[in-house]
Amino acid sequence: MSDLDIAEVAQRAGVTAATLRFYEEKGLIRSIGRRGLRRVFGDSVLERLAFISLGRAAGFSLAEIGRMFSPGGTLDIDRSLLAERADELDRTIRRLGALRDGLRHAAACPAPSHMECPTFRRIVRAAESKSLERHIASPRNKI
Amino acid sequence: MSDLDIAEVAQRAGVTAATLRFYEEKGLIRSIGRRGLRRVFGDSVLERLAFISLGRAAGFSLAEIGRMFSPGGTLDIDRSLLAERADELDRTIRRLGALRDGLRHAAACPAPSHMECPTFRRIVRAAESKSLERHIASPRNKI
DNA sequence: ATGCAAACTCAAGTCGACTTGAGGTCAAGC
DNA sequence: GCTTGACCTCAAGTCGACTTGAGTTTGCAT
Repeated sequence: MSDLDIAEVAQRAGVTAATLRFYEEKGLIRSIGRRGLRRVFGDSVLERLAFISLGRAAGFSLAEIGRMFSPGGTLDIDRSLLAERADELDRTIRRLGALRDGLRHAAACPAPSHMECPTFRRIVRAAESKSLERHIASPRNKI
Repeated sequence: MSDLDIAEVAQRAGVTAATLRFYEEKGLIRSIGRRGLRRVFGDSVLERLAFISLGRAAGFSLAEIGRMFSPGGTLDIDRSLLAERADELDRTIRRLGALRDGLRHAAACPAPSHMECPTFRRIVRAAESKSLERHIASPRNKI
């Protein structure tokens, strides 16, 4: 198991040293020791950081990701949570797909102003109706 | 053209009155006048708000959306910007699709710990893209 | 042995998009 | 005419995820 200093971890994981300290403080990663006052990391931290990055991309907050590690430090994600997040992602994907089509249409549309294009207005209106739905749903939950 | 008071606009657009004042201050919407000191809105503000919501969902910031309106107030989006954003969205969609599949696999995977599953590890390693950030499924950004 | 880039700690700042609070005004119903 | 509640303004607070700054310490190359 090779020892890594913070700069090397930072460089290989694509984050700054400050971010690593921040993550450690939050309990997301751990250093295996110190050399003087300097942190020493094991290379498994890289996999862990990759996982954190993936989790963030999937829409989990750092707090949620933190909860995915059991006290021992091994990964232990609730499978139903994963399935739930996959479904959520799926809905997001579909919405973004419609949006992309709308943008593409608007980009090619010959109407002098976008609001004069019936297709564009339809897309805008469709977004509007969905926003009503969301307002009924739970208000507070961020990434 | 019916006159709307702030409460009605808020209710119909699914935002709070405070948000409407905030948007007005930022130049994203305008009231057509005042009745006493109270704002009066024309109903076209609803379409504009729907557009703003759509834009947010597509990953635009309020500042970017603001720039899409010409000084006169009409919508005037740079078409190449739209096409560019559509392409960006497309890349995001593909990446999120892979992520969703990964999550789905992990949810069904029989390995005792996810890190012991080769498929999961492959997904984790594959996650390196940075441009994903913009369209992450932040419920705040959702339509 | 010495110089210094790189670490360290802890506090505070930043950014976006709002929300909340304090204190004041006013149109409408009783 | 009076109360009340919806509005108003302006300032400050919040939230997440970092970043930045200030002041201090030290491992390592020369």
